[in-house]
Amino acid sequence: MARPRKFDEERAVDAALEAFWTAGYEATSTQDLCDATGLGRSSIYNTFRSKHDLFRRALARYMERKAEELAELLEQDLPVREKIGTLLDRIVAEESGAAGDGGRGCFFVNTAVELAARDAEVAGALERDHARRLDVLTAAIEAGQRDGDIDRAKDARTLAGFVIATVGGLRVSARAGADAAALEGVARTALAAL
Amino acid sequence: MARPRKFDEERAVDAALEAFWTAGYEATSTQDLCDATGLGRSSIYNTFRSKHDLFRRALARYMERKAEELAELLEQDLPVREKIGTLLDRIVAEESGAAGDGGRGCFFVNTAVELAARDAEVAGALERDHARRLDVLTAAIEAGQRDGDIDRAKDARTLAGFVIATVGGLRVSARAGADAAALEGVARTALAAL
DNA sequence: CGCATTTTGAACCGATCAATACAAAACTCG
DNA sequence: CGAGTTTTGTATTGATCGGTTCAAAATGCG
Repeated sequence: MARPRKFDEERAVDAALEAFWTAGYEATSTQDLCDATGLGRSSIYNTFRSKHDLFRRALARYMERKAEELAELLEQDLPVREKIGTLLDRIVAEESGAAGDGGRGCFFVNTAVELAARDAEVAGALERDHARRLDVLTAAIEAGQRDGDIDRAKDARTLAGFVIATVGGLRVSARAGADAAALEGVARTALAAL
Repeated sequence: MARPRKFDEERAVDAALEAFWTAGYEATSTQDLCDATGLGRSSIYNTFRSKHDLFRRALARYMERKAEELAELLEQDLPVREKIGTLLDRIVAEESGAAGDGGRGCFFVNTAVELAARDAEVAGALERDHARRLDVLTAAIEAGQRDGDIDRAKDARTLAGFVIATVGGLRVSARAGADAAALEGVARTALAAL
């Protein structure tokens, strides 16, 4: 029929995600995307209609990845309190060390701050993902309440929202210059509040 | 001697702050700055050396303003717990209503996320301001401990860091799509943790 | 092989970016 | 009033922005 494509679309999205994650949406030029993906301009615009569409694909991919991570963590057979503890600890480690994703922060948070106010579509995607995470965490906390692991008098959904906010707070504090010890203190205090 | 300046430098900085706050650093063009301040290009570049320098001035002004606000709140003769409660409530109101600064979020958070990773100077300024806020809040919490308003077994500095992180968490959650009730729940949960 | 179809690379589009050049305008002081 | 100094408006700089055009290259199918 025709000439076959020489690259893997998923790999290209991953590479674009890296670029957007590192520099943000505005600061990532189409040339940067070419460099990051190793593709030519034509290939990118032929496959993904625009920079904006490619960004949405990258965001969706990140959400998918993170949702999987969270589900994996929560389905372990441990007290909920411990699961949430490791969730927070991971973020502290991620955010305080220069290793790994260090310095780039969280792609959700970055996107929410940069784009949510002026891009309704992105805002919608973030909102849906936020709602989903809230649901998953609420269910986990309710299970913990049935096990007597968490105070039944407290509203599970409220606590779930608190956990999510704490995650965001950790990430912002890290960017604002809080050191590892301070972040750990935040995580411990939040955990005690459950 | 010479032709006098026709505009107020401080007013120009304020106007620039509004522009940067609304759209972010990258997305604010020099033309936007001209429109916002009502000044010509020459005046801007003559007074402030560059877009970047003007941004630093605007950031400094915002910090000054916010520090004043916090100091005013904390010097009231109230239980510390209440002071922090109104601090959090203000943010919930600010962030959930479309009124006032609604939609723009917090200029600190926006700047930290957009620029801290690639602008060492801005990162330094944010870090210094963060440290100052931490000091002020720590002092207030220590006073609350002396008054028996807050558990003396807890470390004041850790709690102060927790409060700051909660503020950041509220702002990020609001951007991610949390409604007013959810934000209020976060504030109440955090307050209970003190 | 050769036709149909798709991908690919490179040149190119107008628009806009931050920043500058320069001369006319405006003011103070003698 | 006029010399000296600064501000201001306008035009313009080269670079880069996101996106398009188009022909050459590359494949599958007959």
